Amino acid sequence: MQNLIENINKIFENRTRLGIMSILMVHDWVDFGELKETLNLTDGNLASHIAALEKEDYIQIKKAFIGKRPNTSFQATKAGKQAFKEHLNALEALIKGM
Amino acid sequence: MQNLIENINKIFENRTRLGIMSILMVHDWVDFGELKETLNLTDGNLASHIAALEKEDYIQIKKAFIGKRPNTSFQATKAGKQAFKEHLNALEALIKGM
DNA sequence: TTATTTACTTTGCAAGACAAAGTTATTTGA
DNA sequence: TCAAATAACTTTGTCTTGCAAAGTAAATAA
Repeated sequence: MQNLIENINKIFENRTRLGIMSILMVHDWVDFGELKETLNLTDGNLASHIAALEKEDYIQIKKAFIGKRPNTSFQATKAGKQAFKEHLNALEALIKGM
Repeated sequence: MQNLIENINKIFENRTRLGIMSILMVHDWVDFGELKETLNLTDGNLASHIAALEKEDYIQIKKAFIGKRPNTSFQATKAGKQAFKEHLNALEALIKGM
């Protein structure tokens, strides 16, 4: 193996994205409003982090209506869960292994 | 308690600083060259991360000579170790608690 | 019909990350 | 003795991030 810090996934360095993924690891189809509240983010900020995670295919997006109101919700993809687990392993290896 | 992601220490979000601190948690007086090699960093990059950690009083710096060559080495301060532990706790709480 | 809600997008800026090159002060080697 | 190397930076420049605030759109509720 090479350098331990290089195993850390750059996209998960950011604490907001870390928070989003932590939630999506254990809950499916969490919606925009809930993430926003839980993580205490502005709309724009959340939207941009969501876009970054989707670009990597780490999350998938479902748009629907609840009653008559639009509702956007998110789920981690298989690849996202995998990448996140690997990130956590990399973190652990870094912390314990030096 | 408030928002779980706000307990994450911004200074430790960066993987290089995370790497530096991980090393300094378990080894005292690691020198510039060794950190640079281990983490595979350029001089300037390492210097700037070191400066950021020192500014927070998370590490302290010792300048000496080994033989006739100058040698700069680093140690985590008590405050640095404390802050790092709290960061790890915050990470754990985030990952397990959502 | 005006206000509200949801979920964005756009704008603009400040901060961060990093490589590469330059600097200083020694020191070792030819 | 003079050129090259070493250690540890600092400076410069650029590209990327992060984020708030404001603007937008489409629908509904008052």
